[in-house]
Amino acid sequence: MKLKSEILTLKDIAKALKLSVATVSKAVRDSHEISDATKKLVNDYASEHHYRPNLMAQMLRHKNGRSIGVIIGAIPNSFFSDVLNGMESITYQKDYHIIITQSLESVEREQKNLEHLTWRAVDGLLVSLSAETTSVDHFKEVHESGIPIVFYDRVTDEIKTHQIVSDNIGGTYQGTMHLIKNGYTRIAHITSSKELSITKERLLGYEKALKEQGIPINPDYIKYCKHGGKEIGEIETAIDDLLKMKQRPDAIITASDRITIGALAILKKKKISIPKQMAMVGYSNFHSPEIFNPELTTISQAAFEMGRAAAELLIKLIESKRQPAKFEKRVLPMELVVRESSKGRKT
Amino acid sequence: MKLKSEILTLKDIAKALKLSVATVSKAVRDSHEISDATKKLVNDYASEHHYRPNLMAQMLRHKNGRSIGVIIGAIPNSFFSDVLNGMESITYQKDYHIIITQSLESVEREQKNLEHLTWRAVDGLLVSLSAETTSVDHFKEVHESGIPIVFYDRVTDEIKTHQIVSDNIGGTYQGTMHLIKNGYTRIAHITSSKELSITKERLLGYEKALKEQGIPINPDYIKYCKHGGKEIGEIETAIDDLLKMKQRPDAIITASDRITIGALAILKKKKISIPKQMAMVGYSNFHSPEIFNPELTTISQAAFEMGRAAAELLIKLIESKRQPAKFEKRVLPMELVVRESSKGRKT
DNA sequence: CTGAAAGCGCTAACAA
DNA sequence: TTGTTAGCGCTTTCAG
Repeated sequence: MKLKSEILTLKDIAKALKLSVATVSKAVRDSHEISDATKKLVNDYASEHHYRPNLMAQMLRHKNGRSIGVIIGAIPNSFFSDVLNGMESITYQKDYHIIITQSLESVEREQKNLEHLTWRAVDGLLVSLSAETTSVDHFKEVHESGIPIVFYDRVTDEIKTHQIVSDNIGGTYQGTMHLIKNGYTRIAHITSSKELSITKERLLGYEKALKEQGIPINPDYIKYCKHGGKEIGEIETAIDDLLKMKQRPDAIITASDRITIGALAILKKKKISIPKQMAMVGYSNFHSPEIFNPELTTISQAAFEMGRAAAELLIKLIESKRQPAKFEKRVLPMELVVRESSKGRKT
Repeated sequence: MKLKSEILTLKDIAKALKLSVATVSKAVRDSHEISDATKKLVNDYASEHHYRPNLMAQMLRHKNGRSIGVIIGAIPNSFFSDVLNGMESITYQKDYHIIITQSLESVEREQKNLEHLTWRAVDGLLVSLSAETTSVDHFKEVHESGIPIVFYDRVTDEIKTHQIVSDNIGGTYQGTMHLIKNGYTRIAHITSSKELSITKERLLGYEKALKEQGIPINPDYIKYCKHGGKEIGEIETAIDDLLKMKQRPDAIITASDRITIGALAILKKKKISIPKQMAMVGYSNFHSPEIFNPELTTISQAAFEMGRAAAELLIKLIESKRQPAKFEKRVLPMELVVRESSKGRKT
């Protein structure tokens, strides 16, 4: 039975081997200025006694804790959990660890998290803006203080750094085109808060498709959820409004996991049959949308890849001394998977 | 624009105020041996200049990093992400942070994670065993070395500590009874690996219900997935076997999120209609099972609460000097929600 | 009430 | 090639 107190330090090894602490330190780190004989001696002893360098002491010296702060919307959300998983796949192998905080779409929490993370002295930040965030000053401040940041998914151009995003324009464009091709013309769009980068881009794709097909854009068909659908009421109101219109839409494109699920549940409750009375295409990263009722046509993001890429770029930023010549804006492809919920009217 | 180098240390404050570092240290920590005047002086200066104690230095002294290591099955899993969320709700307010590692149902990864976490010098561990874990010696070792552990969901009795579990027996019992009451008698059970505590308990509930109702237990109706359904093939084989039987089951109870989803997808692929040809009751923590096809009758765990409770107990363990008189085994209620997939034959 | 000094475990500059 | 020394930022005796 090993006790905590048995944990070995360099000093212990030095004493046992009648060497200096410095020598031992260099030996375990395989420094060139140590003879092979001594190295072997030290390392044998070290591994035999399960020596593990004290992380905190190392941190204290290096001011580098091999830790990364992450801000996500919410953990129980299939998109974010995939992103997280992607990040973890990189940090796991690079021996970093991630400290996860949830914004829950609130600026307030976002700010608190940021404080917490900087206090924790993270080496870098991976952030996706909350739906309620309008100013990014708090991020500017920490960024200027020298902590590298990589933004993913919901990004801002106000801070000069890497960004990983999905092809939001393309995603909604594809989805909208698909609906149009299938005979739908009164297409509504229920989306997140106006300020978000993804909202703007997704809207752009929607408008682009309509324009291309000569369909007028009806602003009343575009519904924003200020809190990103956090409150189910937002979604319900949006749908109610749409349903009440004289020119009731015949299809909806929803712009996030949460809104998609919410909308589906509400339509079901209202006994609106899909796609007969209302076709649906939803942004979603569910793992098994085929077991939905009805099977949902989805636009899905390369979430895992997004997490991977963001973590990779951030670690590069952390480990390189100088700023890179220029920052990258990586755009990941969206995937439209056609299923039953958008079945053509005529087909 | 603040630079990283501008970060204040006690020494800086001491110099600026012409005090000793020790005095300043005590002042910021509100020690009784410092005069109010000096305290005010120091604290005013400190807050004005945004002084933040260096965490790593504090850790180095205290050997307490206010961090908790978590081992979960997988992040993108609705049960675990809810658990995580519950943990986070506690650690967030108590100013701990969690380091999340995924076992992905592999012992190997579980062991690696454990190493990583102890190296990170976490103050405690929150663990759910992987489906492949048969021996818990690796946990014993770290537990005996003095690191407190709380097990949740998939637990072991071999280590004397707190446990938070669901009422697994009751859950499957309820589910099975429900099926029997609805006219199903040939009920199969597709479950995880034999060794897991939850597997055993869930099986117990299943058997108890059958016995009570005088229905013989058919061992061929019980299918294990050694890897917890990680490989879809496991589930497919199980279902194939069941379907091939002369006495083909008329209902299935699945024992985890993953297996439930997998089974649903496979049955759908095979065009087995639910509940007509096969009724289904599934363990699941999906957030919106009502939008499934068909709506799924679920047995769901109090996942968030489980995370909360586990984190709470662990922190208590960490912060109390002595071992508690006795360890708690907290059992959380399961909830059976009846939906379409188990609709009665006669009704 | 305040301060000097030692030390947590490790690294790095410099000497030997 | 090895050892000495100083110090990262903080806390904690122990003197003053």
